[in-house]
Amino acid sequence: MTRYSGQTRLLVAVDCIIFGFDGQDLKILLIQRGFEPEKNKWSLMGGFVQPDESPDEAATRVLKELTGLEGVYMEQIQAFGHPGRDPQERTISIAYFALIDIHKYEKQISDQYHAEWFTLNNIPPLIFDHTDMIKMARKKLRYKAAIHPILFELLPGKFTVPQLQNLYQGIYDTVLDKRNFSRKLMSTGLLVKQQEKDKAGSKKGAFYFKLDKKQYKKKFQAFLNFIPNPDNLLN
Amino acid sequence: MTRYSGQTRLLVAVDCIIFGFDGQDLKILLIQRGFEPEKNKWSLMGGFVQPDESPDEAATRVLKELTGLEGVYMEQIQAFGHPGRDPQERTISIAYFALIDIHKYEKQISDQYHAEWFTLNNIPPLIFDHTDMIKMARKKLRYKAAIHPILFELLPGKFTVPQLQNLYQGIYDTVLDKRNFSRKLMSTGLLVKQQEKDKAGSKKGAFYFKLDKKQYKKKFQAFLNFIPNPDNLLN
DNA sequence: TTTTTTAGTGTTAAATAAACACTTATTTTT
DNA sequence: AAAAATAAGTGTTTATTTAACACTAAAAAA
Repeated sequence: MTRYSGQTRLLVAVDCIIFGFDGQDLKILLIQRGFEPEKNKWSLMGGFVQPDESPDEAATRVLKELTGLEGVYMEQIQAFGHPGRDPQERTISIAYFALIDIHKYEKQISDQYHAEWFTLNNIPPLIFDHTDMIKMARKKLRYKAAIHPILFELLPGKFTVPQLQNLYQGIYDTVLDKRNFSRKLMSTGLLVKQQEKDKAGSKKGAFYFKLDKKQYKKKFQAFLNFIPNPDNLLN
Repeated sequence: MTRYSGQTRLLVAVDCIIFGFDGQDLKILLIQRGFEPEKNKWSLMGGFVQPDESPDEAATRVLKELTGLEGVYMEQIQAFGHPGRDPQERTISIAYFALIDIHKYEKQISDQYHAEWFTLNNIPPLIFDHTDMIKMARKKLRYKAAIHPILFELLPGKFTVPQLQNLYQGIYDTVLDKRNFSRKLMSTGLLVKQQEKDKAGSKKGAFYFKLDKKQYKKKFQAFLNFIPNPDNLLN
């Protein structure tokens, strides 16, 4: 079969915005680029889409390369394709965000990528349009998390309500009333209270909860409205 | 400057899902493909991203080519990139949806593309993964329109409340209470009542309204909740 | 003039959201 | 051993929003 004639072929890459939450702050995993151009500058983890893989598969592969993790929640954000965004060669990059349990993150033995976590208000200057990508990722995350119970993907198997509240507060850069937050949360029926307490976070200790996986799957598409007046807070 | 070595370059295309509303039904503009492969089959309007243009620009260009329209509301949906989605040659396609005022649609003189409007439950078999693209476009449109006053982009300068209600009902495949709908709509402050009536749609005639452009810009980001219980209706 | 058709409008009840402060458990300090 | 410090946990009231509901008005057609 003949190919389309007279058309230019372009490099196609994926870049991953990897979010993690340490119980206190929302963070992004960045790497120090090991090759030219812009060697040693900070950037998102990325890679080129290979002939035999879809962009989704490329993003999954790239995430695994850096973190060792599989089966992670990922979502395509959008394609970034300004000519000149990569000065070396025209490249279309498809951005993805991933939500990982930061505790499961395995520092790859080789430490080949020199990766580090950065809190959102501490992002260093990045190569190309990666800063824009992060901005879009945050926007999309806010948008989605205001409506769907997506942020549980960032938490470990067991977590406390105050931790979860911290997470929401961090993402929306706001302060929530803990009584209303807790009530709304419990009313979703997504959480199962554990006997055990987390004693690290406070003197009194806070009860652990686990996600009810079944309910989670069932209610994932429901409009949950965790965030009061989201229109003030989005963007 | 050297190029990235050892990587495969791919074709990158854009495809446009062009929505229009005739006052009764939501429709999509499709073309009969004029070249191989799949010549004469129905498809979305698309084109390859050129070396000097961004995907957004390519989509804008492609839309203009087909409809003659500029300054149209467009939004990127996502990139589709399964290897094999185009059997002729590996192509990554970035899908966009556009909302146009169907009355402004100018049949291009050449009629080079053999375009036709199809109602959503009447879409013919399409080439490649274009059916999936339309599915995603509808999903994204439903999602966005449940929250933002985006559907005005589909309407002409003046329109009636019953027309608008038809539009919402069509998109969400549901029936709305006209008292509640009308009240909610008016409370947005987005509409300006005209003296004139549309006499075409009914015996009594319905008053025309126009969009208050200033308010529209201001409130575009607000969470409006036009649709009761959106969680039942999305997807 | 009667019938038909669709536009237009108000009220009430139920559900949800928002605002608000004290008690409890535990550790640390004195 | 008692007191102080810290963060967790919990209930009520009011305001706002949403949902359900049915009749009148205008114009054309019969």
